[in-house]
Amino acid sequence: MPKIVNHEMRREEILEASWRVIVRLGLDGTTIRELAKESGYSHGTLAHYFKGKEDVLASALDLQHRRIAARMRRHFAESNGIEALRQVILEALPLDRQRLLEAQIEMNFWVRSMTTPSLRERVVADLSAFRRLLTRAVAHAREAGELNDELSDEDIVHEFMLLIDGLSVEAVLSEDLTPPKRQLAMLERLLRRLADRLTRSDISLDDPDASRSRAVKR
Amino acid sequence: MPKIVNHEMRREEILEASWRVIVRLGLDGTTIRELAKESGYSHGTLAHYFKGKEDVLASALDLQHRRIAARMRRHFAESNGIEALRQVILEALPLDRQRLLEAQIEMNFWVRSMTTPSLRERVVADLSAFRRLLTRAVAHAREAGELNDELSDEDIVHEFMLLIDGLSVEAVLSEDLTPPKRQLAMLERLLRRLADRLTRSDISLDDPDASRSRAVKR
Amino acid sequence: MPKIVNHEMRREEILEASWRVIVRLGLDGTTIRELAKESGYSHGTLAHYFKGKEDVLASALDLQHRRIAARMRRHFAESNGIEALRQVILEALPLDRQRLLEAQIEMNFWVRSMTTPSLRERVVADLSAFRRLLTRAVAHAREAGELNDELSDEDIVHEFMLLIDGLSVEAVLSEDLTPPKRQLAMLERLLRRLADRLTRSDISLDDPDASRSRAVKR
Amino acid sequence: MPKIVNHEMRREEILEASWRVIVRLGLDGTTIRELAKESGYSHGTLAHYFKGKEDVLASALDLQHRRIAARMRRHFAESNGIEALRQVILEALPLDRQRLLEAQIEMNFWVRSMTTPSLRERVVADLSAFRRLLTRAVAHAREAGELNDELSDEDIVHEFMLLIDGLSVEAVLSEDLTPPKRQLAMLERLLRRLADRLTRSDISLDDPDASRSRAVKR
DNA sequence: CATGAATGAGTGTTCATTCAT
DNA sequence: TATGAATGAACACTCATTCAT
Repeated sequence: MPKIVNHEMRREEILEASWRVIVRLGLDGTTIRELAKESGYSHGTLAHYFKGKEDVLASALDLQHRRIAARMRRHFAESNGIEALRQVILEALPLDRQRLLEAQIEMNFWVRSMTTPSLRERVVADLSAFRRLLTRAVAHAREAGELNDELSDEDIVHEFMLLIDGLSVEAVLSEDLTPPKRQLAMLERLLRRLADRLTRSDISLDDPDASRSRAVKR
Repeated sequence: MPKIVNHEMRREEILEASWRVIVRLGLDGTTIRELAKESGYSHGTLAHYFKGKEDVLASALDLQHRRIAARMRRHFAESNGIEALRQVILEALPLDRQRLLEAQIEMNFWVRSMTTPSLRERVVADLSAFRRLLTRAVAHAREAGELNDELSDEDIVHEFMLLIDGLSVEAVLSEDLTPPKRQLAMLERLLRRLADRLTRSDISLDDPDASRSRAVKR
Repeated sequence: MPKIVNHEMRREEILEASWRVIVRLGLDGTTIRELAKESGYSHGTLAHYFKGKEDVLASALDLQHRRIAARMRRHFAESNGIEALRQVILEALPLDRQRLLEAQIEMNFWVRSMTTPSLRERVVADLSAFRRLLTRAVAHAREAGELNDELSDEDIVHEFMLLIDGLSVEAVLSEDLTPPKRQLAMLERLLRRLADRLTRSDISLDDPDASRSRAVKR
Repeated sequence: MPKIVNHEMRREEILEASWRVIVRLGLDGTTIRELAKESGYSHGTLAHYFKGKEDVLASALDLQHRRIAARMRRHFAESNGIEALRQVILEALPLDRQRLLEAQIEMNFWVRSMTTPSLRERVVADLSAFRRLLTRAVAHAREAGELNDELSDEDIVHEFMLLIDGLSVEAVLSEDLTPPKRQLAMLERLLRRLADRLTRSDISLDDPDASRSRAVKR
């Protein structure tokens, strides 16, 4: 039983190392030997924990998605309405080192998924899951009366997706293109547009500083 | 006299073949031998026209950017104001097979540019050029009095970039996610927002069908 | 008829260019394309003058040997006895740029001849020819009474061969190892040893400056 | 525990195989695949022990020099004066299969060092080391009063170098040119010249048979 | 479990050669 | 005659994977 825990811990340790390698060398530059070096294990040892290179990479993506989803669910549990929505989006924007790294890894897999059907399935499935979560967050905000009627829930989700994907692409291409502050401003602009012309009840929009403080200088 | 070939034409022929290979196999799955097979020449022949693999790939990106820029410049010459702006954006959206292919290629290079400094330079430079062109288009529309004051020119350009990059990502991940019709609708919604509350003179927004007709079924 | 002359001139022009390439890049680094570049002709043109790469190289060695032999024969015609002998040896020592270059080329072919039987035949044959010429020079000096009886003619030839080959090796390994002055001193020491305890008649040994003057600073 | 191999032994095993390949095919004909075949390992395995082809070749030269130096140092420890000097020279002459092979390898590297600066450095450095060893041997013989005053120590070293390099060249060009017996005779003649007109004490010159017996028929 | 030795397929590249113009 | 386009073999090297210890 403790061995199982150890086994899983070892796997995650290796997968976190693989994130660093993927960002540094790219998905194709990522070799078993480099993974071994970065994780501190011999390349033969990796074979004990993963079926092969593809298994490592797929697991690395999977772990990343589970980690991000966990963060988002935590916000879901701690916040409500449009604030929960904001927190979820914030987790998906490349606002600091960690989230930029996630965007870089994500994009690596997006590209690889173009030519790897099995990976494509997983990527599309995880994307759908994220959209469902986003849809749920929007629905909650809608139910709380914090969204105006300009856009449908589906359109709102789509606007968020474009914001996230667009800003991720920009951050990956050049970190200086859209700094965290501007990312936050764009998110707030979008949120304001969705909540515009609502009654006073929409307090969260008047004081977004708490959330902004999460943005760490990189 | 030796056999006379149009060196530049041959190069473009090979580069167009390389586009197909890149989309089919990915940038890393693209081998010299596959390029040779697709272009119909032996792999040794490619050495006559390119310094090496990297040269082929960089040239393939370059040709794509020059082709797209030419299309955009043509619209710039034929249209005015917000209509020119619309046409430019339309060229950048993955609305048909060709433009989807371009988006796929583009994204392959975005990812590779993360780990290849020389490529990064080129990608960022070309991206800047596109933003400048977009900025010019926005300025023209502004001068024509076709844009309202809700957003600054810079913000408008950014909104377009997010639309383009976001829709490109979605199209690459799954063609069915956001079909051409929906892409067009989202573009028109954005254009309407930018031109909203303007006087009647803004005729181009009342009849966007001409442009929509460009969207080819894929 | 004039075409024949032109043909032969063209060949020699190319072969002289090949000498430079061989020294610069080594016999294996010498490519047809480099030969074409150095000679100023296209690589396709070389095929008109030579059967292939091996033919160019073999011809380059042949031309060098014919050129050196011609120089030696000229000295043979102009000098007598031990002075002729001295002049022949001087032609074979790496005393200036040109003769160093010859030594470098020679050594390249020596090594290649180890593994190329056809080349080995030629190299050994030319070496034999040189030894015969040297033997004749020694015989003449002997007949002129300018050599003592310490060593047989054959031994004398061998001593000269060791001097030439040894100094050639040293010059090729490091130009500074045995500068021209020292080479000349060693030759004169050897000559003095061969002529030692002879009567006054051996005038040439008293005034070797004329020959030394041929040594050009490199 | 993985299969345990003596890394250094394996390296030497491969390097010894590389000697054979170099002599058989020449330094440029020596391919990784041929090295693999000759050593009995796959070409991929060589990568475990060497960085690349150049590393194999440089190491092959290095091992040869270390082996030869070890043999010479052994003679140095076991003999004195002119006899030690003789033994050192004997190790450097192409008197049997092994030492001929060494001369062939050496000459291959001499030629390659012309165009490979890093190799040139090594070759010149090792040559200097050999000259220093020779100089020490001469000095010892001088101190033992076994050398006459005709030549300075430096000149004596140079004479030996010419003998070694000259005979090596001849042996490489054609094995029959100067058979072992003649090589020995030439060495003894040189030694006699250096020790001539000395008192009776110079016994080693009276009985050189012991050393001659080392010459193995090839 | 853990190691690293061993393998061979596949890569980009170079090159001598052939051949149509 | 002169050119350079075209070819495919051979090269060094990298790598994921297997397996004996």
